[in-house]
Amino acid sequence: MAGAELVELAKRRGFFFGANGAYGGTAGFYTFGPQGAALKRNLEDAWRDRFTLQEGNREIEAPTVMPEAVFEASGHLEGFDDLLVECGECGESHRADHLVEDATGIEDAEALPGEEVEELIREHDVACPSCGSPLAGRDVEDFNLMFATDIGPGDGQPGYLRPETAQGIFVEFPRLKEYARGSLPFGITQIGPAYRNEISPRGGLLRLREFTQAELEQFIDPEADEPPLERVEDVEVRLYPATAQDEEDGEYLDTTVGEAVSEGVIGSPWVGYYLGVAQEWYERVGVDTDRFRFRQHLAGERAHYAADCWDAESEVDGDWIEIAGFAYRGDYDLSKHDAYGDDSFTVFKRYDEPKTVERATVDPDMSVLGPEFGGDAAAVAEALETLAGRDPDAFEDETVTVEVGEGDERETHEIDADVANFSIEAVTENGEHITPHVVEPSFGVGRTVQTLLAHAYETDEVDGEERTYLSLAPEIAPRDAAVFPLVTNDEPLTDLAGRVAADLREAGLAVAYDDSGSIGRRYRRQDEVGTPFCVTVDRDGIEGDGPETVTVRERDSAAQARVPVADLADELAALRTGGTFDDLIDRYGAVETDVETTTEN
RNA sequence: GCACCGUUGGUCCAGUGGUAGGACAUUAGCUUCCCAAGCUAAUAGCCCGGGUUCAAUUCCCGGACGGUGCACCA
Repeated sequence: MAGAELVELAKRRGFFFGANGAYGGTAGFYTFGPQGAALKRNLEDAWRDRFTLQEGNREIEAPTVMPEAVFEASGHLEGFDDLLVECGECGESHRADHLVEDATGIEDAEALPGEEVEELIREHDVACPSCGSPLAGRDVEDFNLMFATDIGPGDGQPGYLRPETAQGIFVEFPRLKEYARGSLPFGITQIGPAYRNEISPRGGLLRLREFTQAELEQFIDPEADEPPLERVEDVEVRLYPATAQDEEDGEYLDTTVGEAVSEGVIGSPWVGYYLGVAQEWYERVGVDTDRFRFRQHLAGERAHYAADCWDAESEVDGDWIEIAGFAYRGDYDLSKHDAYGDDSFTVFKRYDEPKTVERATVDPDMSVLGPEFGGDAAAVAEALETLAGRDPDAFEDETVTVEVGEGDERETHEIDADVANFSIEAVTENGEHITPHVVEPSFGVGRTVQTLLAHAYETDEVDGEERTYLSLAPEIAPRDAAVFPLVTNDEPLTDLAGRVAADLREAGLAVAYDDSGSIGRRYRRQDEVGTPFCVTVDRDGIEGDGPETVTVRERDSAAQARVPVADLADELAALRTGGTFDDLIDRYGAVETDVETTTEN
């Protein structure tokens, strides 16, 4: 349990803190300090490496402000809109639309305007579910979780800050499919901020009004495309299926991705594939697998379009928090934009062999229909065409009967079959337009940062003194290394230390230089921000005829190796990308120290 | 958004109707050849607005922010 201590450390050492403190602070907004910003960037780079580069996907960057029409199509305008009513007696807030639905049997009261819901509450004498007092006469407040703004001067055009990064990908699909040369499957990623005007932001980075998402939209042909499941079939995962959650003493299912998919625990192979990829990635960036699981959504919490949905959850401070979601979204998103937007959100799927199909067509003689039906002629022609597709037999008689117009205007007409020019043609079809399905792994970056810090937070004793350190993965740690002169009143040491730091920076490493206070203090400073390696320049390294050497200290064990200055940059780079410190000691030799670490827990 | 509690140097806390003190941290110097040592000095604070009062960091009201519970979390 390190909650309060971690928050204090995050503030003191520059990981993150509440934003706009000089103006009283703003709930739901956090600033990442120097350490936190570096950590977050490293995490995003690791995500980009795995989910964009390794998968052969492509990353885009769409605007954060989008026009209202986008969210009409996506459903956010309605779905993100809550109608709240507050009880005057006990002060409880309730979803007004839900209360009305329960009282009246109306479905989808959410879509009704606030005044109408107020009216319905009055008519049906809806009472507060908490205390039973009547709610009639109370204001129904309209609360939309999206931040609204105006695009352009004056009244402009209404726009919203995107509540998820995904829409930026879906909206641009017509062009993105061109870049994929019209072929499925392909994946588009995006890392960026999203905004939700949360009623009550809480818990540090856990529920913010501005937060960073890393999302992949994998577009597939549901009938043809299969994921490379063999790559992750042996990956071990801890699953928490819906059935287990329903049981009193439901247990985790420790299995492999391959098993879970073949046994149908995970419904979609694509979702299974990405759970496996994610599991490996989470281990790589330093999530404690004992405090990690994939939890299946219960039927009730699943969005209506999602056939199967799993969350990655991590345990932070005793609570399980959602850090990623994996949803099979079907064709929901693209179909909606196809219907609402101007462009085509389908791809052309070529058949293996062109198909020849017989198609009934008509070619009405408009020089007859025009004089006869006047303004209705076009409608009649269209009706004939529809009829030909539906019931070709109707054209076998001498006359054909069609209906045109709506409601009271509806009229029945009889037309000579000759005029319709009915025929059955053989048509060659090379393929069809299909709406791709979408598999969406969606990661919360801030929540992952919080998880990594919580899981990396350790205390032990070094030389009998208590120590706090962050056991961050070298790839993720804000800094790659720190460089110190062992003592500060020895000019050759400070000179070399300064030179070493400059060389390492030139080699592309993020390096801190520190010559303030005792050596132990400097080690502890770096331990607390998770710097994996500390380079110390000492007398032994510059005396004698051999090449200059320095000691490299590993954070968690406090063990040291003596490494030539000339090799240092390469060795540190290797350690960052998966090299082990034991290997370094094997090759260069350890430095004997009396320092001992204990690990509590 | 409601209820309760809280807000004092960078951090964690003490305290007061007459504007504040500690610890740690930080900075400078000395010391120091491997793990928050020591010595000297320095920097730095009462969340914001209104009210009561001769006087408010302190009391009262409101707000902001934070914690907890409820509600909310497509």
